[in-house]
Amino acid sequence: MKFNPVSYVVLGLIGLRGPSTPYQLKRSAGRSINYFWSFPHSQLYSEPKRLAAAGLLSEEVEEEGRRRKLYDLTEKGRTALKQWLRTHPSEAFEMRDMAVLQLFFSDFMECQDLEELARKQVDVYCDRLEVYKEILEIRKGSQASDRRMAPLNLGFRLVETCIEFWEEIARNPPASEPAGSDKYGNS
Amino acid sequence: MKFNPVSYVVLGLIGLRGPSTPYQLKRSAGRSINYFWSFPHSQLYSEPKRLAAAGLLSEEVEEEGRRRKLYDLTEKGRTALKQWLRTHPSEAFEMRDMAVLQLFFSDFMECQDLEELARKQVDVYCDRLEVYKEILEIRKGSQASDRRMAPLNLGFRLVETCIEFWEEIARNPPASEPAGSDKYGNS
DNA sequence: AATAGGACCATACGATTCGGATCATACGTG
DNA sequence: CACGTATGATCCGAATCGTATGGTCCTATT
Repeated sequence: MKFNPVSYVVLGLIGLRGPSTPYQLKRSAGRSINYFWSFPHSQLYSEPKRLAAAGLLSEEVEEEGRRRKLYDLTEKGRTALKQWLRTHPSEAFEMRDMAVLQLFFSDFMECQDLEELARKQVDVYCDRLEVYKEILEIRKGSQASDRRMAPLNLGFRLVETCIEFWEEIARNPPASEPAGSDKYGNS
Repeated sequence: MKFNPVSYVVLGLIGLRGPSTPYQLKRSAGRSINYFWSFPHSQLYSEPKRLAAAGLLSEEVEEEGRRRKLYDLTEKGRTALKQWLRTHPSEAFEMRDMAVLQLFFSDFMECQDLEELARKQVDVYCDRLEVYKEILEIRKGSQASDRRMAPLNLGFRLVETCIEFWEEIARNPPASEPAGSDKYGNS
C-alpha cells in the first residue's frame, strides 16, 4: 500500500466529517481543500476503494438505488492519519499560474495586451476573494474550528497580495526590452 | 499538434534566449519559471522535439560528442508564441501545499506538533526568500527587463505573506476542537 | 599520461494521474 | 406522467510524471 496526498485527504476528511460517501467528500473538498491542494474528483471514488482494500477504511454498500458507498475510518486508518500528521513536510508550495507565465514572456506582448491581462487577473482574484468571504461567512455559522479556518485565512491573504500586484501592473505596466538574444542570465 | 503550457515555456524561453539546447532551457527554467510553473525537466527534452516536428522550431544536431540539439524559433514558432500571448487566461493560480493540508487537518494533531510544523514552514519560506534575493541580485547584473523581473516580485511578496502567516501560527497556535462528526459544513 | 571521481547532459519508459465523457438515478414541476 | 435539471458514480484513453540509467566531459592527483 502506497500513500499519496489524496490518501490523506480522504482519511482526513472522513475523520472530520464522520462516515461519508465519495460524493460528499467531493463537495467538502470543493470549497476548501481544492484551493490549496487541487486534484480531479474521480480520485475521490477510486482512492477510498483502495484505502478500504488496505483496511484503513470500512466500506458499506447501499443495496438499492445509486449503490452509494459509505466509508468510515477504521482504527488502522485513524492511526495512519495521525502518523502522517507527525511527519512534517519541508517544501514550500508549488504553484501554477498561467497569467504569471505570460507575464514572464510579456516582452513579446504589446503594452495594451499586458494591461488587459492584468485587469483580467484583478477581476479573477476579486471574484475569488468574494468566494472566500462567502465561505468564511458560512463557516462562522457552523462552528468550524479555528484550525480549519486557518487555511482559508492564508488563501485570503495570498489573494489579496495577488490583487495588489496585478493592480500595480495594470496601473503602471513595466517597460519591455525588445527581447534580445542572451540578456537573460543563463547561469 | 496540441499545445500545452510547456510548449509555450519552450517557445518563450527560446525566444528570450535565442538558440538553445534542452539543458540550457532546463537551467534557465530552474531559477525562474519553475517557481510559478513547475514541471519535470524531462519534458524539456521531449517537447522541443515535438515542436520541431510541427515546424515551430528548427533543430540542429551536434554530430559528435553529446549529440546536443540546438533549437531555434522559426517564423511559425514566433507567431504561435505571440498568438498565445494574445489569449489571456481567466483562472487564478492553482497551488499545492502539503503544510497547509496538514494545517487543515490539524485538529488531529497535538498542539506542539502544530507549532513545530509552523516553525519548520517559517524556515522553509525564509530560505526561499534568500533564494529570491540572490536571483534578484544576479538579475540586476544582467539587464533583465522589468517584465521578466515582475514574476519574481510577486513570488517574493507571496513568500513574505506565507512567512507572516506561519509566524503567527507558530506564535499563537489556534485552538483545536476535538474533531467531531459533522460540524464541518457539507453544503 | 593515466586514472578516478564528479559534474554535466540526455533519454527512455513504467507508473501514475488526469480529466472529461458518459451513464445512471433522483427529484421537482406543471 | 413526462420532461428537464441536479445529483451521483464510473470508466478509460491520454497526458504527465519522475526517476533510473547511461553516456560525456572536465580536472585534480599522482
